[in-house]
Amino acid sequence: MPEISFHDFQNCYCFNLRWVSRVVTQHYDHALSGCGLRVTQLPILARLAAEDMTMADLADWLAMDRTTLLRNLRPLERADLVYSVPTGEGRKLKLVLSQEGAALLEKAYPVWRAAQQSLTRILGQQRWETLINDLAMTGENLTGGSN
Amino acid sequence: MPEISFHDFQNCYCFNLRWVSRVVTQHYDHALSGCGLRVTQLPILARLAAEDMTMADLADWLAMDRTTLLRNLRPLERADLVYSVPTGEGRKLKLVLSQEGAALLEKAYPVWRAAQQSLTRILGQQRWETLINDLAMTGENLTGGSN
DNA sequence: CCCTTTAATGTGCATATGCACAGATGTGAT
DNA sequence: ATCACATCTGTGCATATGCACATTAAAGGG
Repeated sequence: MPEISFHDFQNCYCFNLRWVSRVVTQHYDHALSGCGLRVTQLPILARLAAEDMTMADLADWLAMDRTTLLRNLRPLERADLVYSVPTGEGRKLKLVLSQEGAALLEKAYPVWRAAQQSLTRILGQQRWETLINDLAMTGENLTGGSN
Repeated sequence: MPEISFHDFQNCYCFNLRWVSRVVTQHYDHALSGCGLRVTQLPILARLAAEDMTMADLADWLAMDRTTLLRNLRPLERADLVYSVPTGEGRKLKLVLSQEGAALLEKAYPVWRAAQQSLTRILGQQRWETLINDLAMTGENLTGGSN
C-alpha cells in the first residue's frame, strides 16, 4: 500500500536544494550587505568581467529565463555597474561591465571570499568539490548538456 | 598579486546552489504543471499533512522568513488548500490542511515521485544521499543547528 | 517594394524571497 | 488601572523567477 507520508516529501531533492539555497543565500547576502551587492548579482558582474556577452548567452550560462535576467539587470544598470551597447547585428545588444562595476567587484571580492571560506570550513574542500560536481552533473543532464 | 579572476567566482557555492536550484525547480514544476501546484508549495502541504502548525514554526522549519511564508500561503488559502484557525493563546494561528489540500497532495504524489526518480537516475541513490546529507549539515551549521 | 518569417527586446502577471516597519494583543510590573 | 514590553500578525518596498504575450527590427522571397 503506497501510504502517502510526509516523510517521502521531506526527501525531495528540490525542496532540500531550495532549503539550503535560502540559508546559504542569506549567509552570503549578510556578508555582502556592506557592499550594496547581492550574491545573485555577483555572477553577472563576474562573468561580464571576463568578457562582454549578449543577454541571451548570459541567460543561457546562468540557466535563467531571458526575461528574468532582463529584470535582474535593471538594478545593475541603474547603479551604473553594467550597460548595454548595440552589436550592429540585428537588434542584438552586448552587455558591458562599467569601471564602477569592476571596482565594486574588486571591493566585494574579499568579502565574498570570507563567506565562501566559512562554508569550506563546514564540509571541507574535498566534499564541496564532490558536491558541486554532482550538482553540475545533475544540472547539465537536465538542461540537455548544453551548459 | 591577488588578481581577481572570473574563475574564482565561478566556484561560488551559493551561485552553484542557486544555479542548480533553478534548473531542478523547473524540472519539478514542469512535471507538476498539470496539478496546478508548484514544487515550492509541496513541502508546505506535506508538512501540514503530518500535523497542524503555527506559521512561526513552519517558517522556522522551512528556514524561510516568516513574512515570505505569509505571502506564499495566500495562493494556497485562495485555492482552499490551507486555512488558518485561532489557537486561543494570544493572536497565534494554527495552519490546517483542508480536505482539498490533502486530495491534491495525493494527486501530486506520483507526479512528484516520477520527477524525483528521474533525478535519482542521474546520480544514483547513494550519491544523492551523501549530497543531501552534506547540504543539510551546511544548512544546520549556518542556522545555528536549530533545524 | 511589400509581405512573411524570424530573431531579438521588452511587458504583464503571478509567485518567491527577505528587510524594515506598522498594528494588534496579551503579560507583567508598579 | 496603566504603561512598558514581548509576541504575533500583517504591509510596503525591492529584488528574483518564469510563462504568455506583445513589439520591433532585420532578412528573404515573390
